[in-house]
Amino acid sequence: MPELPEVETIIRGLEKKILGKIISKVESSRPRIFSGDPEVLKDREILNIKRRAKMIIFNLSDNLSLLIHLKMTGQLVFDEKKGKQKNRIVGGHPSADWMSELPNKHTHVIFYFKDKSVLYYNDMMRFGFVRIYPTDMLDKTKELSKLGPEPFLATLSPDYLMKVAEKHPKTKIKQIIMDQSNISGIGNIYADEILFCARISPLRLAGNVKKKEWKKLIECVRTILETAIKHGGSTIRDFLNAEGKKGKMQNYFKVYQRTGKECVECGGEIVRIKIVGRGTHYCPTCQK
DNA sequence: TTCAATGTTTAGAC
DNA sequence: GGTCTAAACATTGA
Repeated sequence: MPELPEVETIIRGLEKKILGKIISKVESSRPRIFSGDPEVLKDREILNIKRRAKMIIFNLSDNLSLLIHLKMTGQLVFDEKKGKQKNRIVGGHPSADWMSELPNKHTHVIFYFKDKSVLYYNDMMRFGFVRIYPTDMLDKTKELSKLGPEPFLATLSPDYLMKVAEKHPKTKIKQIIMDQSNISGIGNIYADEILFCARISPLRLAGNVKKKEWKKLIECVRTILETAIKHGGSTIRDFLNAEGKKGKMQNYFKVYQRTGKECVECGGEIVRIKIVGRGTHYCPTCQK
C-alpha cells in the first residue's frame, strides 16, 4: 500500500471532493474485501475522512464508519460523473488501472453517491479491505486497538522507544519501526529512507540503540514523512489529478531502490539486503 | 521461468 | 514469551 504519506495524500485529495456527499448505493462481489451489508450505508452522509496508521476512515452520519486498508495495491478513484475520466482523484499502486475505463476487473467495491458521482475501490492483489464499524467502536476494533503512536504525536518519544527496545532487544531496528504496534504508518520505503537519514544501519539490534539515536530517528521519521507528504507521496505516477499534482517523492529517495548506485553522502555503494523478507537498501559506510 | 513488489497475519521451529 | 523464517493472500511485470 501506500504508506502514511500516500494515504495522507489520498485523504487530502478526497476530502475536497466527497465531504457532504450522500451514499445512494454500494456494490461489491468480493466478500473477502467487503463483507458488510451495503444497505446500512444507504443515505449516509460522509462527514469527514481521517487517517490512522495506513488506514483510511470515512466517518458517516449516525455513528457509522468505513475502515479502508489499501494494503499493497489498493486504489481509490473518484469520478465526478460516471463514465467521464476527468476530475479523477486517485491513490495507490502505480499501475495504469485508473487510466482505463472503470469499473474494470480490479474494481471490487463501488460507492455511488446521490449526485451521480462514483468512488471506486480497485485492488489488483486483493489484499485490502473495506469494513463497516460503529464510529464509537473504532478504537476497540482489532485493526486499530493495537496500533502504536502516530509519528507526529508527542507520545512518540525517545523514552517510549527505549521502552519498546527493552521489550525487543534482539530485534533489528528496521523491523521495530515497521511494526505498526510500535509506531503507526511506516512501511518498507520510508523505513529505509528514515534509517539512512538517522545514519543507523537497518541491521542494528534495538537493544543496542542509544537514547540519543532514538531521538535522531524520531526527527528523521517526521522529516521524511513530512517531506513525502509535501511531495504528494511517491506512488502516484504517470497521472495528473484534478489539481495537476502527482507524487514526486520517488525523485528524492536516497537509498530506496538505489542498489549499486552512489551514496549521496559518501559516494560509496548502496547495498541491498533482505530483512524479514523485505528488500532493504542502505549505505554500509554512512549507516552504523 | 523466476523473482520481487508500497502490507499484514499466522504457523512452526528453536 | 522472544525471535526468526517462511508462507499465505493474488497479480503483474521485469
